[in-house]
Amino acid sequence: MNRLDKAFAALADPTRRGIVVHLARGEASVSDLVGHFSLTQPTISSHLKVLESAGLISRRRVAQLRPCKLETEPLIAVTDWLEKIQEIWEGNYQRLDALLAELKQAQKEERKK
Amino acid sequence: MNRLDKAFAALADPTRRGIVVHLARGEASVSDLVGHFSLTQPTISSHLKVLESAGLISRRRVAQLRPCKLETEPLIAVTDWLEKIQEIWEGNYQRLDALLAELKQAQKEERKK
DNA sequence: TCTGTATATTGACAGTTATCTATATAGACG
DNA sequence: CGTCTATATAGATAACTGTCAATATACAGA
Repeated sequence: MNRLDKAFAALADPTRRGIVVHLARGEASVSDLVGHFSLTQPTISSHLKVLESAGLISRRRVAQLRPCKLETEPLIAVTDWLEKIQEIWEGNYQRLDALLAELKQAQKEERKK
Repeated sequence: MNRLDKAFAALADPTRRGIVVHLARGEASVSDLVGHFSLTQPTISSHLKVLESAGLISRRRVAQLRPCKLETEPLIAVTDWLEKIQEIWEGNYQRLDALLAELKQAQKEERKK
């Protein structure tokens, strides 16, 4: 699995997107997060593992706490990919527009005869 | 699976992202696509099914051909979600900036004494 | 050192996924 | 009608996923 694969896959789960939303507001410990999703602690821990392996979060260690922090780099990579698609798509439209302009011109020429 | 789940999951596979890139340039038939990925036709068809069920493509019927067309609505939904995260994240920084400004101010006051 | 709290790991289970081969369907054309 | 081409469907298999209960680890504080 490459970087984009992992990022998209990590974001495909609603619980994990919820965690991301949460962490966008600032660091949170595992038990903070457990409190927000009616899932068990091991389940949340496993989601965090997925997010971490996708580079979407990092973890510090503070006593027994493991504060999780959002890392934006993979989010930027995903955004960039989406932008690329949009650019290709729009380039495509531009070509279509050019084609339509040509057709209109051709019609004008036709009418002159 | 809700809309975002499906969109992210559909984009988590490199072959499917490849198909999306391809279709961003314009419609293509199933066999066109098969030619570009060293996978069998049934495999490509199954990826197309996933993309279609995520709303990322639509299909017409032209004789035996089934031209596939990119639909941008789910891509926009994904982009919007990412923007939302970025906004929350930036709001967070703004709060942090405000906090730092407060601290600096407090230090100044301290020095005056 | 014992106890409590925070988190990770393990093992199980049911469901999903990506892929293939083989086969079916649907339309075009002679 | 028979044949070719394009696509879909079915069935198999191996790998992966989300979830849980049970247990282990790691640290803090008395």
